[in-house]
Amino acid sequence: MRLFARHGFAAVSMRQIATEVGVQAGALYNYTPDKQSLLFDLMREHMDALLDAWQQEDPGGTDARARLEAFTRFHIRFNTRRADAVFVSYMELRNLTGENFAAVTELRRIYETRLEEILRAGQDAGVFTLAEPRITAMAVIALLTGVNTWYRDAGRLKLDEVETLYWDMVRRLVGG
Amino acid sequence: MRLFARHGFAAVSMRQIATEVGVQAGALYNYTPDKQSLLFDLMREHMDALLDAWQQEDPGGTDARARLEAFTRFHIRFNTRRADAVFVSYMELRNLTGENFAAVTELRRIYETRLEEILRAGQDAGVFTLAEPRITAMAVIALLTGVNTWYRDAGRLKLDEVETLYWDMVRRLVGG
DNA sequence: TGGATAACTGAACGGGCGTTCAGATAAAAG
DNA sequence: CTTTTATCTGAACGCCCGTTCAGTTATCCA
Repeated sequence: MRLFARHGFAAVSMRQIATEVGVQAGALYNYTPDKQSLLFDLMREHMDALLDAWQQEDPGGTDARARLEAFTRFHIRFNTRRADAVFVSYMELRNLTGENFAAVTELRRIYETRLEEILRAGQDAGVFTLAEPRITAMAVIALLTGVNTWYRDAGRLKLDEVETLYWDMVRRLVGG
Repeated sequence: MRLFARHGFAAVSMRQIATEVGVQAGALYNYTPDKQSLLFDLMREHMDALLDAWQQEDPGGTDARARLEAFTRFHIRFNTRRADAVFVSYMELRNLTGENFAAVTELRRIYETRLEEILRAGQDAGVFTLAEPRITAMAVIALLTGVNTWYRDAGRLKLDEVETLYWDMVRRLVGG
């Protein structure tokens, strides 16, 4: 994943990957049928981990504001700790074959829907004001994922502080 | 640019590019010293065009709200019409050599600063409420660029409507 | 300990890569 | 029309690619 994130899928050879893990290229084929499957497995595992982790952290219940705050903090925390996987899962979609692409895209759609449902619930409860729940969901995800472009562990702001800043923005964005 | 966006820089060969424009691979070297320079030139031209276009559209003046709305609408319009260039300019940064990377990154920084200055002006004028102008600028840009992931010309919403939806979100985001 | 199974090596395969360049061709200039 | 200049072709260079596989080495189980 690190190699793919750093150089791009097409630019990384099976020989480089093999060197990284201390074997010859041929040995990799005991673990993956081909290079494309290796990429797909990495991406699917990342998306599965994302969905599972959110299922663990979602407080559920009827307090849409609390759930949205939890989502905001969760997304930032999860994605900054797996920057390589996030980058690859977004950028190398084009290197997947038709059905592999569809599978990963579907998992992404499900994740977006998790957020969308929180927004709809909040809207129904009268705590959020928003015109288009689906679009707002994608807007919020784009906003939050953007943290990855600048956040560094050694930077001025602790992750906690970043989460709070972004929660402020998200809260206002949804009219809550 | 289309080929790079669709398949990735490393996955596109000089022979493919040559075929696309109707010559043999060798002829390309009358126009670029090497493949890397070709990528760099495309990216730098895109960033230059972005900065120039905003300079044309920036209403200037002291009305920070009007300038921010203009920025929001401009960014969405410009980026959706050049989706390939936006994608490549973000994603293929890693394929640039040190100094080429620095040059493109600097142009991006300048663009972010244009927005940051609008936010600071609005903050000083008391029309915006935000804790971190720089971070808010990057958050807004990430939010707006996210339109590219889902917007299609043939979709349900006209670009005008999308601009209005996002301007609503941005306005609330900055406490305006 | 011995036999089976899993893991790995090292070489090979056909093929595509970026780039170069002598020679052919087209366009421009005088 | 002739000469000069700009473009382009087509072949070649050395190199690296993903993948396969016979043979070797390590691990596991009875």
